[in-house]
Amino acid sequence: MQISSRFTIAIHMLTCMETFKEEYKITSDFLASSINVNPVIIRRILSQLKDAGLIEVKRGTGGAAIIQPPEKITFLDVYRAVECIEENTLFHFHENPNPECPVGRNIHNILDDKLIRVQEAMERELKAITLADVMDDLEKILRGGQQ
Amino acid sequence: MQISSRFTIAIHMLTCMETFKEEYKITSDFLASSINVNPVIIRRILSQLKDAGLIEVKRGTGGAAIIQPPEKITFLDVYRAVECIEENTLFHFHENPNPECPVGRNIHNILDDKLIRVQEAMERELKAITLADVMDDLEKILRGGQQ
DNA sequence: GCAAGATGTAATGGTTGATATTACAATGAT
DNA sequence: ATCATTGTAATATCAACCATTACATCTTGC
Repeated sequence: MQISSRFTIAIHMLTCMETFKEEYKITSDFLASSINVNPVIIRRILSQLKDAGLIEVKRGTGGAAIIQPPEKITFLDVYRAVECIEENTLFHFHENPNPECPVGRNIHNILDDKLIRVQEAMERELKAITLADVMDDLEKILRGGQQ
Repeated sequence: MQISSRFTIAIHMLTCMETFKEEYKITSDFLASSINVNPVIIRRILSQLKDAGLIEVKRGTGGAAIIQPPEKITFLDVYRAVECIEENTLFHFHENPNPECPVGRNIHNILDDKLIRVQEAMERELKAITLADVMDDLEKILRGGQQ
């Protein structure tokens, strides 16, 4: 199973918010047209990013904006905001190993710390990448006139 | 989304194969009863582990056995054997960003290398854990008489 | 006030992948 | 030949993702 596209959509959204904050009002329709998904999907992710304290969204008048410096918004923040993983565990464990088998009754204990190590390695790397890194790359491309 | 339980099931299977290789014939029914899932699920995973060159399975007479030393079977080997991730990418990207938007037409390029870094961090850790580590822990527990 | 433009959210449906289960042909040892 | 077993197809259930429609709610501007 893959990590859902909500994550890359959320990064895309934040990048748009930062890029166009001076030029446009950032509505869910605006974001939806850059990302090419339904505006309701966008609004749900906006809610999750808001709940995580990364952005604010104005009701009535409309418009979303980032309320953290881009250097402080890590991929891990975004991942945790939108990926509703059960009890925060990356790996799905088979539920009912046989307690009458020496392997069955111990496998969970034995694997738990190892799987957590793997998950932490992944989260450490997610934490090392920020929205500012994305903005830097984007500006390089745009200034370079490549695209 | 979580990584499917096929992975932990596969580790459980290999651990059983190694643990009981002298005492029992390792059939899909035998494994299914330790793991508590349907034998057909087990057989499909046996096939995947066989295709990956980690085990052999005897037809007719029945019985599965590991054909690599446990120190050489890494969690990454098992992960790759059973997790049929599309094009080997952990993250699912939204497919059709708007090419007329400066962000939309560049986001894929910008994110690709960053997401690969995350995936590689995870795979590096998976590679550092072997079936021998699991066996060591299991033997410690069983010899210690704790369980 | 109230119209206009947004957001928040519920309800519904299609699609995909995971897992369970039944069934049965093919295999190989005895 | 029998029998236990594997390999695999077919089918069903279930959960999660994503799309979409609909509408109540909110704010601003007139």
